[in-house]
Amino acid sequence: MTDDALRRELLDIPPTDPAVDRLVEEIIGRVADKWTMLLIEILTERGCCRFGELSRACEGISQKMLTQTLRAMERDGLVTRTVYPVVPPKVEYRLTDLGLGLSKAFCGVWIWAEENFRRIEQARSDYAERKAAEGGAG
Amino acid sequence: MTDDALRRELLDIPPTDPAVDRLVEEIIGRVADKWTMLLIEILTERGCCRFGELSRACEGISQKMLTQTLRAMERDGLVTRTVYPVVPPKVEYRLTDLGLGLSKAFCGVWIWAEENFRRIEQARSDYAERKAAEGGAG
DNA sequence: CGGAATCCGTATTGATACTG
DNA sequence: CAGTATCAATACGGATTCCG
Repeated sequence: MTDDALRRELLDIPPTDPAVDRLVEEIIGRVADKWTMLLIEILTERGCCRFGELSRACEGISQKMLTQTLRAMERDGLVTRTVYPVVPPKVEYRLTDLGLGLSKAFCGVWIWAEENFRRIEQARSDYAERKAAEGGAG
Repeated sequence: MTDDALRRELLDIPPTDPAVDRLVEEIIGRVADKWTMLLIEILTERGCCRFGELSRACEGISQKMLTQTLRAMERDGLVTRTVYPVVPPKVEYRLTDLGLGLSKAFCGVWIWAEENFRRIEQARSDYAERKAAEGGAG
């Protein structure tokens, strides 16, 4: 039995349907994204953020990508977007329950990265060294 | 206390260092990728795959992206690449312990997607409807 | 002033043909 | 079979512009 099948049995997930598989992969493709993960992390920590705050917290993101990513997240039901009709304008973003669930799921990936980044750095230098040796000798 | 701080305390993760944060984010940026996740899922299920097998299993990926993604994964120590000097050529890819750990971490995201894809579809149609209403009335 | 849409140069990605 | 080379398409990021 594959790990996947075992997991399905343990968790009582209904057997896989090809159409559902495609849909799940499409969703994975959408949320498995650097900026999405980063925004979810920030929103999880702060609870509620204005656009400018996200822009500052999500270092390196352009205004365009921030807007684009937030729109996609809103569309997928991961965040709510609340506009306050005040001057100056104020828009707040907050994770929905769905987004919070994804945040919990992502949490494991963050922990993995925090625990293993040294091993990855080591792997990278090993790889570079190996390639250099091959280039010189092979 | 933020969720993040609480998580750190519960899991005994050392306090965050800005330089480490950047590194962790860089790693997240690299592994939080559609193809990387898909390849890890496939390799977890099958244990060991040839290039062509991955190419067929990872539907929609181009040869170029497959090569590129596998190289990055090899470089980061997530997979091993074994070349058999036979004709026709045979190259096998397999997850390392590090890659298996990441697979476990990703598992939560897959389960989340499998459990919630209907809610996301619903959110998408709600969003479309809402936008259509705004366009017509607003 | 805060937030979103547009234009345009650059970097990544994808489809195809070709090689060992 | 397992890649590499090449060129077209697309996505990205920055500056600018527009809106309230």
